Amino acid sequence: MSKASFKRLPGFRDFPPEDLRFRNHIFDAWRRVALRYGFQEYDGPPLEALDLYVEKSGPEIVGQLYNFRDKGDREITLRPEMTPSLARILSERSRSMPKPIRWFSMPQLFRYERQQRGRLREHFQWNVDVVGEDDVAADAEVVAVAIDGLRELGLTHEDFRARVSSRRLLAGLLGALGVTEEHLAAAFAIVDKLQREGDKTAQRLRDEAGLDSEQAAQVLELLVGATLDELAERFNGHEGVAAEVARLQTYVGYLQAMGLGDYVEFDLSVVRGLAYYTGIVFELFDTGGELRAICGGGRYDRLLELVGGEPLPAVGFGMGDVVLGELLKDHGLGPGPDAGVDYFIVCVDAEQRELALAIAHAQREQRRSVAYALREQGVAKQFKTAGALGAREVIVLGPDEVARGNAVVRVMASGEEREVSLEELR
RNA sequence: GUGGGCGUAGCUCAGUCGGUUAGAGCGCCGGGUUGUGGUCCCGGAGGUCGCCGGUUCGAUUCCGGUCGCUCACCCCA
Repeated sequence: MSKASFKRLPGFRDFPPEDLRFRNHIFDAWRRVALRYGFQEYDGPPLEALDLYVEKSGPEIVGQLYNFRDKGDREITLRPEMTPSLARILSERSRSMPKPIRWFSMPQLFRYERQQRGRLREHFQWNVDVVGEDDVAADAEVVAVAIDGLRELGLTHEDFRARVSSRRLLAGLLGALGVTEEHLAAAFAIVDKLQREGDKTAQRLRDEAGLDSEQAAQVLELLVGATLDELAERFNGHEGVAAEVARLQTYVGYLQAMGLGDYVEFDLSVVRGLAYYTGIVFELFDTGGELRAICGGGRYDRLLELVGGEPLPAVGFGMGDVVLGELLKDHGLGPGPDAGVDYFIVCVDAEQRELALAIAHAQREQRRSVAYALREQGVAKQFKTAGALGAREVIVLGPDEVARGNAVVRVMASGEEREVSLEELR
């Protein structure tokens, strides 16, 4: 093992066949669901200009980029997320496109970070976005896609939920409870950490967000317990808050109408780290609480304009294959057994080789999968190989039956054999 | 970037209280005579015990460093 002078880079994965099958199982489900919702697939380059991320995604992302200077003296980076690329691509062509734009992608993304559970330096992320529609139905549509992506893979509301909130609502509530404009960003960051450091939240709200003890207690109370109905009642005089509460109620109502109500929970502490979110945000998480978020997304109405495009409202999500893969494995959900080849051709001795090749190719022309030993081997050995390849049937070419113009066909599962005319096989 | 744990065959691991030929299971390869697999039986290949250095008569075993893996923190897709 020490001789392995060429090792995989840390945080990167190889995909030998069994792993690639698992990955494709996920990809296939993602693609089926997106197409089912009428989304079109797109892609972009894995390298982008560093500037695309520096001010658009928030400064926190930049320290973790896989970036370098190329031979043309350009500052570039492996893409850490897809949304800025989407915004860039659309900035060049959205004006001539019918709205709303419904696009999805499954890019490989990169970040320079130390790896840990559920987090590598590379992953594949399903991105689904609706651009050019500010109606809350677009928000509901997008989260429904995410939920159905997981359902398609066999997960149910026993296994995961969507936690939904709204940045606009949170900003309104914090404002109403005494957080000033200048403290808003700090307050967001504190709320974002509620799950992990709930005991410190009140203290931090006082120290870093300029609240007194009573205000901090009120904020905390809302964060942990408030339902949408309670907020609607308590803040019905606050036009900003009331409007956004109503919007969320409509959103939840739409998801209930789709039959996905069981999957949705209102949770004001969901903020999302990325700076560009503006409205409703959501996360999908496992009910066991074992893993980090499976998926995150939300509304980002300013991003396209920031990247220099047409000012268009947008909403979307990203779902990575790493955390999801762990969840699926924990639940024993996977692609099922490999299909194997249709036929394996056994030659009893070397005289049948050319006949075997003729039959093999004729069958392949008919879209059947066929394999055979690439060198002369005993019949027992050839059958072992056929078994290992999962062959459905074995075609045995021996001198006796070939002399009669036939071949023996053995059904591997049952062991049943019959003689078939060579003419039928080619 | 910080801290903890780990590092023995392809994989999962045992073992050596420091001593001279390092083991198991699975996997892989081969065989079980004359044309039939999955089970079974037999055999074989494969490890400088992660790497470098130190202590020692002697280290895979102790110590240090380093690299890698892993978990957590930071942060977050």
